[in-house]
Amino acid sequence: MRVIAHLVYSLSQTTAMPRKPPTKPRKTASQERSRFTVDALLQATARILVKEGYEQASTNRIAHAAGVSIGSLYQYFPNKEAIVIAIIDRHMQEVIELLRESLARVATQPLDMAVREMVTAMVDAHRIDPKLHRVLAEQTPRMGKLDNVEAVDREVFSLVREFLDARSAELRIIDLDVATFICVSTVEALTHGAVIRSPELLQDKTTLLIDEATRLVVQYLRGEVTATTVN
Amino acid sequence: MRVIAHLVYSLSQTTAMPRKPPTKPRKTASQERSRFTVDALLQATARILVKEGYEQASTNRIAHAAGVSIGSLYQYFPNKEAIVIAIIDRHMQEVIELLRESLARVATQPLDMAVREMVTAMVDAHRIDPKLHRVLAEQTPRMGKLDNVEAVDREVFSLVREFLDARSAELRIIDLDVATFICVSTVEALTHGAVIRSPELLQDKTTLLIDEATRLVVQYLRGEVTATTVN
Amino acid sequence: MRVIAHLVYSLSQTTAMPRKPPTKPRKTASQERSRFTVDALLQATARILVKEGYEQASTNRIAHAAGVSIGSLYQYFPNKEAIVIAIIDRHMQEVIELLRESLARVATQPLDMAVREMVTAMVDAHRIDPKLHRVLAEQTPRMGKLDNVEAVDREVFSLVREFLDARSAELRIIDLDVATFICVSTVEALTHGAVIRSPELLQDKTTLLIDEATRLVVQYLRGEVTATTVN
Amino acid sequence: MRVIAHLVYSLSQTTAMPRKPPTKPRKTASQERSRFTVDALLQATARILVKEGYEQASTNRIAHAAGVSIGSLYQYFPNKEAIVIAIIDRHMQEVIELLRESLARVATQPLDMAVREMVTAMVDAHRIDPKLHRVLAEQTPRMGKLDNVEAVDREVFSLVREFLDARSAELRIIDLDVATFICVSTVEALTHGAVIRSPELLQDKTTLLIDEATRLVVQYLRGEVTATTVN
DNA sequence: GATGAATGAGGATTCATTCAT
DNA sequence: CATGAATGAATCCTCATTCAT
Repeated sequence: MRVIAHLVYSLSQTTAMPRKPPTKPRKTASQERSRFTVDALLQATARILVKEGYEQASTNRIAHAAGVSIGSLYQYFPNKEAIVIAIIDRHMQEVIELLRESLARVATQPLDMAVREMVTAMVDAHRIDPKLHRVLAEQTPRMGKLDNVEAVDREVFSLVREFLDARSAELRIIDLDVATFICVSTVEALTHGAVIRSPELLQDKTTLLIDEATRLVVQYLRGEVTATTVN
Repeated sequence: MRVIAHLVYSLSQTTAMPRKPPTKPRKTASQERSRFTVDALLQATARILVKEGYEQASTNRIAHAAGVSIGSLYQYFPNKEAIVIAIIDRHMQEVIELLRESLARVATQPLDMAVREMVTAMVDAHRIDPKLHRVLAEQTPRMGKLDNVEAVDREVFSLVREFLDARSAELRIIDLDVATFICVSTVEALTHGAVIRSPELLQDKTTLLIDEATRLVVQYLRGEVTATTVN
Repeated sequence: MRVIAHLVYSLSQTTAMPRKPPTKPRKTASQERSRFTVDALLQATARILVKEGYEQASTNRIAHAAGVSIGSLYQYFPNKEAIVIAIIDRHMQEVIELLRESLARVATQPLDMAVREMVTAMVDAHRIDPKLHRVLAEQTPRMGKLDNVEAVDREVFSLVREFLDARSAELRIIDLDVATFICVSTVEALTHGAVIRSPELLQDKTTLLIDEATRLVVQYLRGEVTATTVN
Repeated sequence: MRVIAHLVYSLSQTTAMPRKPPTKPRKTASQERSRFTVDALLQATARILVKEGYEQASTNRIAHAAGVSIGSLYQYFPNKEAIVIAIIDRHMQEVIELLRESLARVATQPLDMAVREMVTAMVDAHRIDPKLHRVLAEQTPRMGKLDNVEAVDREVFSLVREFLDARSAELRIIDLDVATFICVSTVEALTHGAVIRSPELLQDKTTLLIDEATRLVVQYLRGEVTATTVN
């Protein structure tokens, strides 16, 4: 559900961006030591990103914080961007896992219960590491097409789309693509917004937020009565 | 309506940010020539931002593109950030103008008409200069608290909040702050999202988008029938 | 008495310095307004020099502080250095005045009284505006040959030299040039040093300082008894 | 013996100075290559300082003259000032070494021999690299408190002070602090002045200068006969 | 593989000075 | 004469990246 990308979609096509160098990690870090080094680098990067912001995260600083030489950093990542992308990927992995489970769990439940569950899952997803999430969300739009991010977005979209499809009987809706877009965007905006201006909403009023978001979506999808009034 | 800021709110408090130098324009360009120079700089910046992205917008490049010496740039802006802020401010000015008018026009209309009008205004606001809008939206979170942006956000919030207040009789809602937050976030997310992945949605299906967004909000606010089902 | 220059003497010959542009004020500021403008500029410069240091004293800042346009500044001074030189000259004028009087007053007095008087004059000279004095003293060596400063130095030298000449009967000394050099350097060093690390010495122990400096010089000049022991 | 600082003492407290960035070398150049680079930088700096003056010593110029990239310069020095400070430190090291030896050698000798020895040491100290010495002396006051310089000054002061203490029986003096101040200042001024206006005094008349300076100090310290006359 | 010294293009910014109005 | 907008060479410094050891 947009989860992170938010703004990223057609970005790289529109904004002219110079040739991007490759961004896949160089080696698969199969060996013991390698894996350790890569982990240290990723953790250090995340730490700096969260505590000091993107501007402070220079490759030298990262290598130093990871207790690794700058040379080693470039052994495993072709350039700076690749590190951040690796972190984004990692974060997205956790997020998508969480959402998949939720969607699966919900397949057979009644609409309102199902929506509520999904909204809750979104909130949880944003709670995994809110600070990191924010920094990444800020950075994401600036790094061109991110396959992984788009993939997650697409997967979320089609999971929800399938879900709605299976229940089209219950729904007032005609254009399922638009409906999916609206649901996903809406829930993402609310949960993301909530994370951004922590703690008030996410801590105290979480339940209220979930209630309202659920009502918003469910009523929109059913849309019985008031349907005549609108338009 | 978040309009641009999206992520910006409590950002600067959480992420450790070193002392910010001042970002107010240096002179207010009273004379003829000055005004011209400043305009050239702002236009050049916008142009570069849109066509090449933020990273490419170095002060030297901007000055050059504006046909102005680098010295002149610094005569009017204390640092690079100040230029971008000036552009954001300018853009926000246009946006808020548009929204204010719309909100005023709508005060006496029935709820659904009013909401539709506001949604339309939001879409128009995002259409003023979509490409610039996107670049600015990407940059905004990274520049600390922007008084102007926050001011606009706050104004939008309270305008909507007042609007809802005046019609609380028609609404199912209890917590008007939460309702306002949800309406604003939602509409912003949809229109922003639509702008971002132009042209499909904003060109062809604009009406559909507006219809659906309006329905989403109106049903949420009224919330009669299905209210019992949800929760 | 070195007064300010201290280090400046053969400087410009040894250290290669690029061509110096002229440094005389451009016009004699005969008219009413001119004089006023020049004064404002000099005062502003002195003020900034004292309160903010040399680095902060940019021409624009000076003009602004003087309430004068930058253009006007260049109407009266051909370049930045000329302003500082003007200030040095002005300061030197006050200093040399003071010293001349003192030397004149002293011509007929007995050696020890005379020396004491001269030392006192030196202390007074350094007290005219100690803070400005220090900044100027720091800057002086970096500005090439300063005619005025050298002139003052030379005048002090010859005044003292004459003084000693007139009393050579009383003195043990052979090489009067060396003796003059030693007296002038010594007294200058002590008073200058005292000014630099005000207030302790110049405020509280002024008398002590004067006593000791006087004794130092007088004994050196007379040099009766111990003469045999030394060498 | 002030050696270099001359004006530096309470400087930074009085003149308003903005926050100073750190000036300690960044790495301690452990490896072979590093050491070489640092040396090249220091030598190049000294060379430029001597031949072209401080203003010409830009970091780029220094790096270029050292046959090193500008990046390497900043690998070892956090900013321009740090390089100059490193050179000052290095110079001070040589100076203090020389003075320490001399003072040690002299402990048991008769006063006049001892003073002469110390004066000679001072002259030698100023002869180590007179041109560099002068440039550094000019620059020193403008760089805020320099720990190393102050340390040397303080050490010289206390060495002399101890020396006088040990011989207080021979001396007329009461306040040893003042006496130390006077001796150090005086000898420093004479030797420094001599260096500044090389060659005449330091080359030809060195012996004469030493003789006279010695006499000046010794008579001041003993001060028997004429004591009654003065004051 | 690991290290870290070296690189240098490029960026932000300043400031003395000029000159059209 | 005064103004202040404009200039741009020059400065300090950063940081992603390479490569010899």
